[in-house]
Order: sequence, then C-alpha cells, then structure tokens
Amino acid sequence: MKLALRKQKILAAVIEHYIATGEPIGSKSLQNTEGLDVSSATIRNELADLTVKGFLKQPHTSAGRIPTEYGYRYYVDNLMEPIKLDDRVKRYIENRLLSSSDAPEHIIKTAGAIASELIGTAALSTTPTGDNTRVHRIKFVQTGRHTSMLVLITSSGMVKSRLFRCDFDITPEMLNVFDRALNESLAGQPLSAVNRPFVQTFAASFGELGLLMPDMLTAVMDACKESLGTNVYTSGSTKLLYQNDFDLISARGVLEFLSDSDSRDKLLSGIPEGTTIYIGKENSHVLLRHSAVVATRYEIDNHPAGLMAVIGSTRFDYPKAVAILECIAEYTGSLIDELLSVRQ
Amino acid sequence: MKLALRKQKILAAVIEHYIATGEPIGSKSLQNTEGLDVSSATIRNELADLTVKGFLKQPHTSAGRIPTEYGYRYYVDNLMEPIKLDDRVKRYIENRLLSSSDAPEHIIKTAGAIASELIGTAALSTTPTGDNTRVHRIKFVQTGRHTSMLVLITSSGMVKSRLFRCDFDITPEMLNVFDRALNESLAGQPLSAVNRPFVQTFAASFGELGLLMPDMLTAVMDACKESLGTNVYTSGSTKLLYQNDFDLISARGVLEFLSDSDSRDKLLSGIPEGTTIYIGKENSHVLLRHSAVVATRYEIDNHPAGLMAVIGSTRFDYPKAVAILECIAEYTGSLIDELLSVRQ
DNA sequence: ATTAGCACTCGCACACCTAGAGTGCTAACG
DNA sequence: CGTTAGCACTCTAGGTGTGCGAGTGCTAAT
Repeated sequence: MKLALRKQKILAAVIEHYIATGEPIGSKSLQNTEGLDVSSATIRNELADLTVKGFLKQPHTSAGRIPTEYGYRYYVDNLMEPIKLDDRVKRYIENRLLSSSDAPEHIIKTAGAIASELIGTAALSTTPTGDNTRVHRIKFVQTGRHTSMLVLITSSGMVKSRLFRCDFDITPEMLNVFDRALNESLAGQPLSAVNRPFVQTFAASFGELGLLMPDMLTAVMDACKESLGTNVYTSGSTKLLYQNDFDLISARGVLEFLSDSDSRDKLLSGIPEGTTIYIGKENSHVLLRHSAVVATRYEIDNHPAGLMAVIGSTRFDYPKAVAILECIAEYTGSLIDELLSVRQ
Repeated sequence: MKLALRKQKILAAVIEHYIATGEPIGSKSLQNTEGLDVSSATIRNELADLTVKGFLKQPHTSAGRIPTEYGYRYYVDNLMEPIKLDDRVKRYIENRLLSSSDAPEHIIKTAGAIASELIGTAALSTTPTGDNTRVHRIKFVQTGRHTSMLVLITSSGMVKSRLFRCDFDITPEMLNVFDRALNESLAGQPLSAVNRPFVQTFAASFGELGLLMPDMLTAVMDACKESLGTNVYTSGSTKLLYQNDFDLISARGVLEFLSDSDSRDKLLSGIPEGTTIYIGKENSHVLLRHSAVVATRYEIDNHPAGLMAVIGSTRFDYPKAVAILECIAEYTGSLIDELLSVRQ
C-alpha cells in the first residue's frame, strides 16, 4: 500500500516517538514534528485514517496512538533510514573482538555479547552451520587401557571430542593405523557425508579390523553429526526482564524459547542470508508472538555461515540494531577468515 | 540453641506447611498436626515465643507464621529428616545420564538438566576444577600455511583448542618436533604449573627454535589457563520466573547473578566438598540475598571435583533437593570415572 | 481540505468500606 | 504453673465510588 507523504511522515513520527519513549503519542504533541505544519485536528483525522488502515492502534480510548505490528513492518520496509555507525562504535566493536581469545567459538560468543551490550537486549550468536563444512582432521588420544578420545577438527575451525571404549587393550600402533586410515578417507569430506552407510563401507573396506571398533566409528559419526549442528550462545537474556514495555509473560516466553534448543534452532536455521527482521506474529513460534527478531548472517570464506541476532519486544530501535549487527557480523567473519587463513 | 520438643514439632510443622503450600499458617490449622494435642491458645503461645526467638515471622499482623532464614537454618541443621529416594527416581536419573553422549561435558550438562527438572528450579553444574588436573596430551593440527590449531586434552577428559599463527610457513615435520618436545615435558604436569616462567624455561631449552614460536607457546599457556577454570552449565533458569513466592526483582537478581560468570564462579569455588546449603543472607553475594543454594560436589578418582547445585527462593524443599543432588552427583562421578578408566 | 470548539470516553489514582483471618491478652481451670 | 476459652483488636484483600486529565471524534465554520 502506498501512503501519502504526510501520512508517512506522521506514521514515522509516531513510531519513532514510541520507540524512543515507550509512550503513546497524541495529535497535539505531533504538531511539533519537523515539517508538519497543520493543526492538531488535521493530524487527528490522519491518525484516525492510519488507525482504520491498521498501521496504528490505541491502547485505550483516551490514550494516544502506538504502532501495530503492521505499522512497524511498513516502517521497516519503507520509512526507516539506514543509519551510519559512528567510527568510535566501529572501533570499539573491532577492539573487543580482537581482544577475545583466538578460538572461533570465543570470537562468536564475544560478538553476541557485544551485540547485546550495544543494542541493549538479548542476543544470539551461532557457530557456522555445517552445510559447507568438511572434516579437516581426526586425531586420537589414548586416555586409558580400554578408552581413547577422538578429536574432530572441522574446516571452519570447530573442535569436537568424544570418548570411546573398546573391549581389548588399545595400543599406540593401533591408534596410528586408524588415524591414518580415517584421515585418508575422511579428510575433506563434507560432515553430512559421514553417515551410517559411509561408515559401514569404511569398516568393510578395512576387513576384520573394522569390525573390532564399532564404538570408535560410532564416536566418529557422532562427532560429525554434532558438528553439523551449530552451537548457539546467548547473551544478556536478563535484559529482557528490565524492558518495561515487556510484560513478565512475554519476557518469560522469550527466555523459555531461548533455552529450548529445539525451537530456537528451528528459528535460526530458517533465517536466510543477509539481514532479516521478524516482527510479532511473523515469528512462527508462539512464544515469540510479542517479540521482534533482527538477524544477520556473517560470512566465512564468502559463504553465509553463522548468525548474529537480537531479540526483544516489538518496540525496537530497528535502524540501530541493523547497523550494529551488520557491523559486528562483518568484523566477525573477516576475523575468523583471517585466523583460518582462508584469505591468504 | 536447644528447643523443647513441642517447639521443635511446631517449628517443623510450620516450615513443612510453608514449603508445601507457600501460605502462612496459623494456630488453628496447626492443631491438626500429627501428635500435637493441645489447644490453639497454647500453640499461639508457642508461636509467639518462636517468633520472639527469631525462628518465625508474620508477613503482617493478621496472617499466620512463616519461617525466617534462621528458622530454615535450624530446620536444615536439626529437624529435617533425610529422605530416601524412590528406586524409580534413581533408575530414571541413571538412565538419563547413561543415554547422554559420551563426552564428560555432555554428561555434566545433562546432570544439571536432570537436577533442574526433578527439583523444579534453576540448576548449575560445573566441569571438574583444575586443581588436581594435569596435562594429558597436546596435539597439533595444521589449518593453513601460517596457522595451526593446538588441542589440549586434560587428565579429566576435557578438551580445549586454540588457533595460532606464525610468521613463516609451517611444515608437518616442524609440528611433529614440537608435538614430541611439548608432550615430553608437559604431559603429566599439573595445569597450574604451565605458567610463563615454565614456558620461558621450555623455550630456552629449545634454543633458537624456541624463540620462533612465541604465539604457539602463548596458545599452550592460554589453553592450560582456561582449562584450569571450570565450565559452568545452567539449566532451567526460566523456572525461577514461575515461582510465585519469588518476586520479579529477586528472580531477576538470581538470573543476573547466574549470567555474571565472575560472581558465579566466586560462589562456586568457595563451596567445600560434601553437601552445602546457603540460605538467604548467608550468601555472600547481594543478588542472592533472598535465595537459597544447595550444592554438592561429585568426585572423580575419589577426589572432590565439580559441582552440582540448585538455586531458588529460600522456600525450598531442602530434603528433596539434597537427596536428588547427591544421587545425581554420585552417578555422574562414577560414570565419568568409568569413561576415563580411572577405576579399572 | 482544513480548522476551532466542545462534549464525550476512559484509565488511573485515591479514598473508603467490609469481611475474614489470626493475633495477643486476660481470666479461669486443674 | 502450664493450659485453655473467650474476646477485643489489627491488618489485608478486594470491591465500590469519585475526580482528574488526556485524547478523541464530531460538527460547523472558514
């Protein structure tokens, strides 16, 4: 729907006032809006119209107007102007990321923490998705007479380990043989390829020896499967409880949602590349019906990889959140790229 | 302070009623208490006395009595009877733990989740403390021309990784040399021994080559230092927001506390072996002033290692929490022992 | 199309009231 | 001297009533 210029101006003014203060605004206060030189009665007419069209609503008859979810959507799609981030903020983000320790997981965790801190709401960050990830290397470390640890390193620099036990004594030579054989056939394979058929073929090609170590092969499979899933880090979730435009039920709902890995992962995996905004009922999950999600994917090796996201009430400073998230995502991606020497 | 038998009976009855219902109880309802055959007037006298002595208090004049923190303390120390866990519950715990994947971190995380689920409040579980932990093995995996990953495996089965980069091309032979040298001098060392002096001595003994790799040695040190710290897993923290005897401020405080790793670790590291209960102001941290913590240490290789703890309002089913935590801690310890083959 | 004026609506804050629960005190009892 | 019955008292929760202020929608004039 195309709105007349004056209506757009009024809609933007209502939304920006509401985002800033959390209070409804009425026709009188709107007269002070820059470049809106009409009487309050005119504004009242426009407000009534915007309300009928579904962009605005009144909490109750004698209150001012606040945006509906539809209003926010229109604002996000048509009215909001992308803000340019202050250089100091950019430098702050870069420094914080650089001073986190040199493990990809740490960097990603820190990225989430920065987002939460700067945007002032709960933030999520995920390790890269496994789709483009391959097995980099598998290592064995003996831990006991019958037990050993398997360490899987993926092409995106993630590490997973598994303990397994055998019925017979493990010798270093044996581990060496397995080390060589496994890496020969697995290194470079996509993680998703390491499934039961693959492992069974591998074991078969190994003859009798292969049959001896079902536990080890299960461990390999397990580790690959787990690496295929992403780790999700949550930051600043208590901030939700301080947002006064968020009632306890909704805030609790979001917290509940965040701690339920199934529904959380379902949301996250559905987010496309670039920057995405879900407002209110646009979220498929019931618990997020009163919340907004702003998410963006960072890239590793020029491929969309993991996510940076913030989540809060629908009353959200969308322009700011988008700018900060995109900045963090960019730095995070290039920092990990650098560490993995993907960009030589 | 020694209390007369009848006073003890009344105190226990008040506390147990309050734990069960969350409601204050008055003299009349207390007459129904098993084995208390006196009039309500007599009970009123006793209640007044217990109130003066500080065991009980009234939310307001016309309400019944509820326990004070001091009352809870007396109950926990003198009155509460240890409950024997139902066999089905025990089996449930064991099965849940056995079906978690074979990585110590997973088991510990699951243990926390079970505790939260069965006790119905937030739970914490930690990986073993580093005090008795030694370096088991260090592995190198090349990730790029100038970058490599270091994987540290500790004697308690934990894995830490670090990426590092060098100014020159890394060769497999070089990594092999370092692998051998590092493991020769580090394997079996307590993690705490791997500090800067140690690393410098090591580098010096290596001559020129040692000077070439400051980043690698820093990575080793970092990884050891990080392994010295414990990982803390939180489960069911949203449950705090559903406890109706917990006002929003207190619940939020606890959540805040749980997400602040510094103060959280400070609490956890101060907990002795065995089972410990902190009630209200006994907690050193301000944010826990209205909460209770029940914690117990599990053992690995017969040494007190990590923690299982639950946290909630002071209105707490202490006997149940103690019984369940101790059961979980025991199974967790022996399961990890078994995986690490410490008990052959 | 815009504006001034005005009656109207509604939520909030506050005061007020009542019912019910539980108490402490007093005096009587064994 | 401990125990008990009786009673006046206190306090909270919850319901009702009222005035204020903000903001609206409508109408008639420009």
